[in-house]
Amino acid sequence: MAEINRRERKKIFSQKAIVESAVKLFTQKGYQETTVADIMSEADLGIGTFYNYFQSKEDILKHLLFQIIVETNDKFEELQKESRLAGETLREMFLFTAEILDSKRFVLPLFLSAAHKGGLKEQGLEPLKDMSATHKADSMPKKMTFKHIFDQIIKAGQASGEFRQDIPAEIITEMFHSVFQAASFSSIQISFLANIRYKLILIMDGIILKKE
Amino acid sequence: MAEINRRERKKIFSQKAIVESAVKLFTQKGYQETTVADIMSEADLGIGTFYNYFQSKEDILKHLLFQIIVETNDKFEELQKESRLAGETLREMFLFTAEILDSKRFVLPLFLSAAHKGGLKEQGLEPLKDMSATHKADSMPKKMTFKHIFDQIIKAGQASGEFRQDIPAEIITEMFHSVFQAASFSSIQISFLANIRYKLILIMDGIILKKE
Amino acid sequence: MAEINRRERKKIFSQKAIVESAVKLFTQKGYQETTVADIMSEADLGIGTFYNYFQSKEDILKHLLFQIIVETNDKFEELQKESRLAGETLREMFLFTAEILDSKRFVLPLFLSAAHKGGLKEQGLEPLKDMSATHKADSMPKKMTFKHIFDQIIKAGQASGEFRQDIPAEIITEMFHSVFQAASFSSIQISFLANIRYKLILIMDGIILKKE
Amino acid sequence: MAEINRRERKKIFSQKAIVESAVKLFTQKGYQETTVADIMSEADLGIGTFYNYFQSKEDILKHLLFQIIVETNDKFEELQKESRLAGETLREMFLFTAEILDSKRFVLPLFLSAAHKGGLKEQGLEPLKDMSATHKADSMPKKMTFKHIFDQIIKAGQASGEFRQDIPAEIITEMFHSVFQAASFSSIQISFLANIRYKLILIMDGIILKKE
DNA sequence: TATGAATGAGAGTTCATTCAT
DNA sequence: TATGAATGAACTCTCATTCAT
Repeated sequence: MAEINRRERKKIFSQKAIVESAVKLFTQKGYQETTVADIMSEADLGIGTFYNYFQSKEDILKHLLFQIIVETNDKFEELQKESRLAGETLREMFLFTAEILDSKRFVLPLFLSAAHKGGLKEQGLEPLKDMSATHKADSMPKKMTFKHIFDQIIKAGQASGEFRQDIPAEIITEMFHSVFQAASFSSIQISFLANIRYKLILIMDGIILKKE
Repeated sequence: MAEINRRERKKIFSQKAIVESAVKLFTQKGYQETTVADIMSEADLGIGTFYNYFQSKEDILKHLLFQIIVETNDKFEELQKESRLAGETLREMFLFTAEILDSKRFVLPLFLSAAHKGGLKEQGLEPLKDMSATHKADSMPKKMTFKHIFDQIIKAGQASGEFRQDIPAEIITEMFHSVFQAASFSSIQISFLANIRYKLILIMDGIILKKE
Repeated sequence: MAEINRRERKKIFSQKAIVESAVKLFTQKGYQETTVADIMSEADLGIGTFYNYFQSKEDILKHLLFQIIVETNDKFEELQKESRLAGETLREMFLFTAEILDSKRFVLPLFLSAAHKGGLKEQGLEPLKDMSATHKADSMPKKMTFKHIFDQIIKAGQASGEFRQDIPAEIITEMFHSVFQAASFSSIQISFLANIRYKLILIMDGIILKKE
Repeated sequence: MAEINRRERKKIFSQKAIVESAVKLFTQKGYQETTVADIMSEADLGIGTFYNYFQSKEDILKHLLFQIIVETNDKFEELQKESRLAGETLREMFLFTAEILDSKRFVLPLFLSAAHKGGLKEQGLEPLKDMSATHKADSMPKKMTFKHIFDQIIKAGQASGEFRQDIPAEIITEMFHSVFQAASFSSIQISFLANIRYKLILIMDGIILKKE
């Protein structure tokens, strides 16, 4: 039993090492420019070991994206339990997402570019086979992407008259989306979050209807 | 003399063919996915010929970016000759840039990713070694990037009291920047320019001070 | 004692499971295409366990071949106790071998290819190190390969005037040999054994001398 | 012109070197066991060069098989122009094929094994894109495999009453087929052709009906 | 004895770049 | 200037084997 646990722990440790190395290098050099050999060298493990945990180089990317989607969905569900103004929900959700992306800045451009060339179909996203969080899988059958979540919040705001209605919700969503990306690669000498906050003000001022 | 001209013309013709093929393929398949062989096959020229005009695959990318910068600078100079409100200049400049990018959507993400990983340092941007446009090089000593141009317009607007001053000009510039990118890869079923126009409204409404 | 027996039984059980899985998969997918992991997964045992019973992947192949040789030799001894015509013995032996190969079709091509490239020298054939059947090893000091057995039968037939003598026995043996192989990979829509039987008729008609 | 010819000659030379090295090594070590690196090292060319001539490792195999099929078909057409007894045609065709295979013994087992696991569909067989023998391609629209050729001869013999009719033609064809293979890997100390000739007698005696 | 995570050599393949013509 | 065959480093991925538990 203890034996099994020890091995199991080591296994989880290895996986964590691989994921962390991948995150580090993807962030530093980008996905394309990072080789599996790089990752495993950083993780101080043999190349072959990578394939004990992930089916391919693309697979680890899917895994990373999936993790973020799960976190985002959790937050969204939580926010929806409390009833607030759409503006507040939007603000909270936006800042929460910003925090996640702050630590994994490489994912968004990857996600975009992958989506663009069809390499990473949304259906392809799957959690790790049998590891951690399996029990959660049932309670959360349908994952929503960023787009779905933000679209929903904005449409609610438009329906309630909080937000302007002359601009399609999808367009507004896309603006939020692009803000993340731009901030990820910003060369301005302020923090990612400060950057994000300024833009949040700008967009909010652009979409909230002032009652006089 | 005529001979030289003929050769000269052929030279320019080949270069043009290469550049056009590159633009076409980069736009269709992306930079990474396009091989030098692809480009030269499309241009109906031998592979080796590529290296008579460009030092490397990356070099043609620099060239393309440089071209855009030149066009943008020309437009900016022209706009500045006419005196207008900053808001108008900003709007014109933005839409002009959008049009260029509409036809060369691949450049922006490349530019960003290159900028990010230091592969294409801003200093690295140089016109073609000794070819065409050499004479122009002198008359246009300092090229401004998108960032410089938009920064300058926005700062002018802030100075004149047209634009809000509580948000750094660089941040606003970055928002415009990101709008281009997002629109490039948008999956929303409207045209690039329509997409851009909606967002322009949104940002303008967010930054223009309303006098009451 | 009982403990030892239990362990012993488990040991034998595991080995049997491994061998059976190997036979199944080799037959289905071929030797090259079957991985050690495949075999052990089919046998529902850990990968490492394989190496408690066999020294290498090639080793299990040798083992399998050895088993067949043992069975064939047993049958041959039995047939020789009864005195018959060479033609009858040949026929019986041939059909017996066919039946074994029918269930283990993968062995023959492997045997041939191994023989060809010297990977499995005839001398290399050895029973399992120390396991099962060790006691038998002594009582059966010299194993005969297919070739030896068939050669012997045919030479006997030639000596007695039953078979034609203008063709070397080895050649005839080789024909029988090749019939097995061809039938293994036949694309003709009849059963392995039916296929074999037709060819048996043909060869027999070619070698039996008709007395008039 | 001379320039073009020189380069063209060099190209053909390289291809020949690659094909010959492949034939040599496939014969010596088998297809699976021969690496692309082996071939190119033997040919004294860079690894990458291989892929200028063949699309994949499997591709060169197809090429080799195709060559043999072409030669065999040519011979068959020629033989059919002269009218003979089926037995004679069969004999000639068999010996001709034997000679080809004698020099490329590795092909048959490869062909068989490939056919078996579906890796080398018959339709997949194609000549080299634009090289040698292109003009012939038109005059020989439909290639017949060994099987088709032998089947046809044997059926003709059965129809004319020359050959026994109680054994399906396909079975007889398969016997000839297997003779090639067995002789390829024979360990008997006689030549390939001598080996083949003995077996030819045996099969012929088995299938030709004796008139009394 | 049983385990399976770890290993790394080695496979096939790609492609930016060179250079002799 | 134009060419394209030649190149080989670098990539992703496989799998027989080892070894600590």
